[in-house]
Amino acid sequence: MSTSGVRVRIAPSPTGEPHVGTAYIALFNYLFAKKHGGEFILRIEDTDATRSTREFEEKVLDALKWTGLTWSEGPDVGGPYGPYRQSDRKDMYQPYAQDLLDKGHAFRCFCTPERLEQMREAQRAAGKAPKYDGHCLNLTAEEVTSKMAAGESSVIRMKIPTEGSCDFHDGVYGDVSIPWDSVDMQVLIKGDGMPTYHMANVIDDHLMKITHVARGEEWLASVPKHILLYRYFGWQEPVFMHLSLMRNADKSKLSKRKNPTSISYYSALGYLPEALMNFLGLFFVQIAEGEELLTMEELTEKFDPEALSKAGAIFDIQKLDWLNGRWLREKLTPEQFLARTFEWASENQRLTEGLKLAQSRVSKLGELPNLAGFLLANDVGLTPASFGGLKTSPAETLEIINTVQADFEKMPEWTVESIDQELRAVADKLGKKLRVVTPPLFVAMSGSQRSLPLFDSMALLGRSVVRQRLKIAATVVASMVGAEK
RNA sequence: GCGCCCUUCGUCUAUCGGUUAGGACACCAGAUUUUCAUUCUGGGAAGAGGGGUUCGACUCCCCUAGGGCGUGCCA
Repeated sequence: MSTSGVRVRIAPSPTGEPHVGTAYIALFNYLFAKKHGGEFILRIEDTDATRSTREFEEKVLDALKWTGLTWSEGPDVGGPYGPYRQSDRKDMYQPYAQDLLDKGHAFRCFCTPERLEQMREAQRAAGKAPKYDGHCLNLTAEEVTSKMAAGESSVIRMKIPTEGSCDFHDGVYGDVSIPWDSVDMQVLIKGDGMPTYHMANVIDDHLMKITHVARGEEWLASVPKHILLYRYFGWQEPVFMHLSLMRNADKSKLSKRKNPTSISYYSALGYLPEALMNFLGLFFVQIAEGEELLTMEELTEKFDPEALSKAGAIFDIQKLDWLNGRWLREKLTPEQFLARTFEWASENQRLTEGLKLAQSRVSKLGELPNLAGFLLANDVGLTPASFGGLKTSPAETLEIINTVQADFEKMPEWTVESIDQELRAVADKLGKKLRVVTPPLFVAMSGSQRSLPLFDSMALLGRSVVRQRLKIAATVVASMVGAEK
């Protein structure tokens, strides 16, 4: 139970594979709560109805549970300030929006997306920052009523002061001053009646009595909007802490195109959650020589939110590998090691399902490791020779892999059926037979042309592992194409 | 374009006006190990550039460069 009144939250959006960046922010919040004897809660921010899915929500929950972090309130465990899923709170936001409208802090905007697009285009062309031009700012009550009566779609935007600046203190950035002039008249309620992040976030944080908001640095520029909302409502604002983002090797924001960013990728490959948390936690602690191997308790003890770097750190997989190795070797008893191994191998039924698929293809059980081992391996050892036996030329093989890779990213669902459909569509698109398209993919997934059924294997491997293997395959095949010339 | 932010070995970092600029990962070499891995020992490797301030700058200030984030009816 909370003894300090400190309440923090992690608020992921279920719009994709659970991201290690989410685990990173979650860990910070968790440690912050532990350090202060506060509560750590989970809230699902699914106000983007077009991109949020229950499938991803479930995966995010599973991934966060896997990390070992525990929350005292959330959509799965309930709590006194629920519901903890924003789509379930949709009706709660309306009165607040109306209140803002009534007090003149917000206004209805009937501008079409097309008009806004043109407006921004023009502003950009003129070298100015794109910003809402106030077109609907001074509509009379009569105009609004008649437009609404006519069935025109509208959104609610917040009003922003025209001069001065928003000054606030950030736990990481220190004193920050952002001129109101640079803040846009943010949409609060969208055309579909859902609140935007800014609206829902402020209201929920207040209603859920959140005292400290720790999130990624990409939100820093939005703080004035949030503070203004707290003021409009007459609420006490929380303490803000904006954490630097983790980066790809090229320093850009950590993205799945350049790195495996999915938490499930790391669990699938046999990283221990303790090691991942240890690795991420190292960004939040100051350690002495030889102290890098830390348990959650030790991290909590050494946790120091005052000493954070504003520079984004590159996600160094080699260091994670080293830490994971140490956890495996030094922190586990032989019994625990065995137990964890079996637990890992049976994750998502991949072994049992894989073995069933293998049954019709073996004459001896000893063939199983070669046949199904790729389901567990973290590296299938692809070399140009792996693709040598294919009927397709390296250039064709590359085209197939690249097309599949791109189209997989657009798939809303990841099931045997959807993969099946997708690959048939790719074959059509390329004007090739399905049996021409699949062999390169067999090799990319398993390192061999003799393996388990492709669609099932891909489904079992999961999106993030498939993505990574296709990426490696593309690199290998690209080198063959280059060598041919 | 505009706004904000960042910049010490390849990577993560220590230093907070006076250090041979320390450690860790990675890399290389040697030792141990039936092999390999582990472990141990050693090695190379850094203050983006230019101006100030100061007796003295990695450390404070300015400029430049490079990089990041933001600039959505996405979060």
